Amino acid sequence: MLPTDRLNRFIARKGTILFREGQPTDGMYVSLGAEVRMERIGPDGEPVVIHTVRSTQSFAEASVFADRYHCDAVVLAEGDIVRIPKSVILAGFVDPEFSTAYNRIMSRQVQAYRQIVEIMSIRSAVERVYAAVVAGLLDTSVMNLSKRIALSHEATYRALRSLVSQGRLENPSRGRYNLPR
Amino acid sequence: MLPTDRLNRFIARKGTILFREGQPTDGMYVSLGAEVRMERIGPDGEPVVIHTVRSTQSFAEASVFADRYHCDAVVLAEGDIVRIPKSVILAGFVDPEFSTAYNRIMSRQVQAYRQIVEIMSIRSAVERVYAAVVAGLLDTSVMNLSKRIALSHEATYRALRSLVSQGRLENPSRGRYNLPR
DNA sequence: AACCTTATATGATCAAGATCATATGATACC
DNA sequence: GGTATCATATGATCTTGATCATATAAGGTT
Repeated sequence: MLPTDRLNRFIARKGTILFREGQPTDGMYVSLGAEVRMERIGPDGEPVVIHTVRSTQSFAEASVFADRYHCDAVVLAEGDIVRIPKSVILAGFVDPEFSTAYNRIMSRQVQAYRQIVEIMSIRSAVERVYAAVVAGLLDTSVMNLSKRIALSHEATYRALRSLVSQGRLENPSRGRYNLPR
Repeated sequence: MLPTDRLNRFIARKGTILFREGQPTDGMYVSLGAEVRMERIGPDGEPVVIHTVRSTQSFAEASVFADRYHCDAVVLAEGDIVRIPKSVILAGFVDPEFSTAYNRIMSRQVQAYRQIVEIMSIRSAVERVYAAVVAGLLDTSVMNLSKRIALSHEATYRALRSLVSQGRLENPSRGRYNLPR
């Protein structure tokens, strides 16, 4: 659907700076394994983290509509990255099929973020973890889940244990948790 | 850009159910003043809040690509609501201009959510509130801000006070806070 | 003007989660 | 097979923010 010859795939080494704040935008990115942190320098001079990209995820989508990047992007962990020039995306919108597909992805992202925000708003650790498991966020490790819902991993383990003893979750094997039945 | 005659604007009364889980999707919505809660029935039978819509905001965008709604939408506070049939959105994608504009909105939303998630991940109340103010989230009331960043309003007020005494924020008048200079 | 409601603001208490610590199972690597 | 590393797991302590309480200011209603 997109002209693959215009996509730029490369291995991003740790420490690489993909783009800097104020720099003219060249496009958006998709991380295939790399971990990337996007940050901005706060008014006090200390860095403010905007977003941390893990696994297979796109980022800097808004750059397609902006003249300049509004933050820095630094590679934290090595991995593949694909850069998609903004002209490619913009040109893609003449194709209704591309527009639909691209919008489907964005819609799902918005939906997912709303759910995460709502889950993160739950005060109780037990209820937060339960909501997260119900939402299917425990897809990799407990460590990973705890980061995503902004709980210490200790509190997360304890909440899981509590949910198991309440009978609301099952713990078939070490590190695995699922809904009963 | 969109055929306005096919849009459905109405006043949503409190308690109205816009759609229910499992019901075939008819389209997405834009709230103009109404407050709408989207929730799903959890495995224990208690409702799980997916998202709460306030002010001028769109919701159920993903329904455009889904056969059935995956949650209920209940009106909490009266206000205007516009329903946009999915066929209108889908048809809109043949127009590159509409596709571009619509995706720009979605990109910004994703960007905004990522920042909120990152802010909500900050443990310290003082640093969380500071990051939120820097991000411009204190646009209406402190009460509102506290809800958005999942802090009790008391903790939010105290954090603001602390930031003022640290000289990191200014408090020109009751309820107003801004960065120095 | 009197009344109601909501936002701002701050104090006191307490519980919940962060932090520190330790142990073990699992996996990768040499 | 031995060692290092990381995830899982749980205990102990302590800090922080939630909760309860109260007061004032502001805006809206009758």
